[in-house]
Amino acid sequence: MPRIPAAERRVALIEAGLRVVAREGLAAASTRAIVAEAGMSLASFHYAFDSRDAFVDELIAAVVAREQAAVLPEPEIDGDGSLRDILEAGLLRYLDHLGADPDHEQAMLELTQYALRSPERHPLAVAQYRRYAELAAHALDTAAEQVGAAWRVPVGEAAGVLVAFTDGLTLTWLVNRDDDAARAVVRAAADALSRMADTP
Amino acid sequence: MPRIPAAERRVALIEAGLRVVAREGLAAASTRAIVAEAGMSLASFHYAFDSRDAFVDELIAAVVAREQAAVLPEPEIDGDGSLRDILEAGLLRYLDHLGADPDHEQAMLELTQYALRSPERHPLAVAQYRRYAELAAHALDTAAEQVGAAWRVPVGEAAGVLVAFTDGLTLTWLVNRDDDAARAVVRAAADALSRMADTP
DNA sequence: GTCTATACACCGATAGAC
DNA sequence: GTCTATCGGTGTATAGAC
Repeated sequence: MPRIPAAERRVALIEAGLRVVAREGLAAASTRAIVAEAGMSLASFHYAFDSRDAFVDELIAAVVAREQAAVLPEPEIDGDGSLRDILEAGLLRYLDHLGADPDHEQAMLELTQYALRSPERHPLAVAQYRRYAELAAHALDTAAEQVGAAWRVPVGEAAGVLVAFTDGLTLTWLVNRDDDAARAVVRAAADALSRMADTP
Repeated sequence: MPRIPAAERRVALIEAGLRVVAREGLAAASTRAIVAEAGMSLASFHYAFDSRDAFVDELIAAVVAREQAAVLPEPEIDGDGSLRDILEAGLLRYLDHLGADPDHEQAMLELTQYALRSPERHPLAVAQYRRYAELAAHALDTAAEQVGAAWRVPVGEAAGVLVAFTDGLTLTWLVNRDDDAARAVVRAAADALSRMADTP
């Protein structure tokens, strides 16, 4: 194998790790499975990372940092609806995203629950959800701005509600794979969220 | 050790297993950890169950079968509010339950995600959520009956929304342990659900 | 039926040659 | 820096004495 800078190996391993977790679950993401996915030797893993635990910590940090909003409104397309319609369209976009790559969202949930299991890793889950809330708040601000509405509560509170609704939507869909039921959740969520703002 | 009927050993192991999963997570629920919790020898485990996988399957089936609704309205107490208030009170009761025994709900989530990970176990997760939906439907029926309201959509659809909202509420609270944020989710959820019924 | 002892696979981690 | 080979530990599962 050629000589690769440690930093490059680290990102390659992180990406391989995320693929393994998404495809087979965190429990199956052994160091051996990860290096096989990355096409490296086992020793390379421990050259790049102190331990598997440290690796998983960095994996979580990495996916949180790169997380992008899948519920962002699309200003040009949704420009003429009510706030409720914009929110519903955004949530339906998230549902499309979920259906297109369910393993990814399932991996995110597993990483969250892994972090929840030990006090020293709990902050990783908190950071993950803070990131979600930031993305949600931005989406809600954009949506309100589009229709000239104003959030009656701090946008952070509405963002927390949106994150919770999105989680519930995700879990329910992952279990039942029922698009109609998911759309009912989307409608109810958009309804509740739109009532947290004053529309002109 | 005295001679104990196999059926009794099985339930003792299931209960010990649930305690271990709740306390330390499914990943830490090894056969050795479970028999230690149950005060049995390792061989007893494999006398009572074919394999650890089969054991976990039965564990899931057992917890699903015994699951009780923690969001049921309390007719005598909530008898005089609006539908929205009754639903909110029910969700707040669930929030109390979650705060009193967060490990249990976390264990339920872990078992769900474990089942989601393999096609042959996926039906266990579906059964778990069908049970949740049954309990939710019953709660919604009771709540509507209390105020003479009628669900505008099939109650099963509203129940699915309630289950999704409850999941989102659970995850968010487990991560942030923020009662105020959770109550905001509860209010929004109660609001959305109540609008799915016609009130006289 | 119940136990102790053990087989065997896989895990994380490291030593040491190159 | 990168590899192969290996260590020590733990996991599931079973053999065989009682």
